[in-house]
Amino acid sequence: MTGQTGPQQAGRSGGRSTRQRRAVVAELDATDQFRSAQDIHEALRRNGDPVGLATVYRALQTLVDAGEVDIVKTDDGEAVYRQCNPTHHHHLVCRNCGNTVEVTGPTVERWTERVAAEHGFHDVSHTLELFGLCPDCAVREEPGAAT
Amino acid sequence: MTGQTGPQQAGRSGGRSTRQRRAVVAELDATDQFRSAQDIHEALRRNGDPVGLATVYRALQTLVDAGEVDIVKTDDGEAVYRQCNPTHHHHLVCRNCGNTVEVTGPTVERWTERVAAEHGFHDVSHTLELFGLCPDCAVREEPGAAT
DNA sequence: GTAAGTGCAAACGGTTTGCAGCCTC
DNA sequence: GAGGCTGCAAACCGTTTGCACTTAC
Repeated sequence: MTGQTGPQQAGRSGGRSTRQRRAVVAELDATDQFRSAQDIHEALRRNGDPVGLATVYRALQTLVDAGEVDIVKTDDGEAVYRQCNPTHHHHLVCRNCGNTVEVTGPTVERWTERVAAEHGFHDVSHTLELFGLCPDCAVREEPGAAT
Repeated sequence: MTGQTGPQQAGRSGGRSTRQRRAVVAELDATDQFRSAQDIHEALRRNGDPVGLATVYRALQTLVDAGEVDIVKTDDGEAVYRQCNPTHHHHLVCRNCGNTVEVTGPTVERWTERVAAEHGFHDVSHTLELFGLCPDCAVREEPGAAT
């Protein structure tokens, strides 16, 4: 052991506690925003903590699998990751600057359950994401806007 | 069948009225289900109405652009298309057999609008898809299920 | 010491694009 | 006749995988 953080918390992170794994977790921990694997990969390299792209993907996958990280597919087909929040919620994402607001929707949750039940569907999950222009970006778009 | 609907409705389909374009539209018209571009491409070839894959993608894109076709990205990152229904609605999709049920959610619509407004977001759109096991597939999965 | 983790690069799968020829208007 | 449309195949882009090496435990 070299003195890092200590190798005791390994069990929960869905795999061995390696420098790379920790780097990825740390990167996710550092922000509330959704990050793409490539984004994280680049940030890590810049941080002087280079980790292979494939390794980033594998670590992310492991974390998602372990339920520690949330994954959402953007409209571009890109996967973005974020430290998991224990409470189920959805996201209001600015399609211009990417700023994200967490929103919880008991209303929606109940609705989906009801609808699923009405149609006899079981084990139903749902994806719900809101995309729009945040206050800042909205004012910047307004002026020249038409239609 | 060569005397389909007639070549008069060209203007609305977002481009020139070619055999290929019509074939794609006809294929979409033939079903209520979501189809992938590749699926349509193959079906067309089997139908004796071969259309290039790229052409299928371009036609689909044009149709989506014209608001005649609905596009949804699956969890696999594949895009699936479907003739557009004038009324806004969401989908309850069986993750096993792909069977799709249309669901409308005034409740959800209102909720998204309210949430967006609360956060000052403008021009908000939302994606909401429900995935589960339809009644048929549910019974088939139940028996041996564990974990 | 052993098996999991890592890195590289090639493979992959869906989608897009360049370009020469065809066809609709 | 002109310009959009088509087809092929190669390019793309994000993601996954094979394999030999490294490293945590």
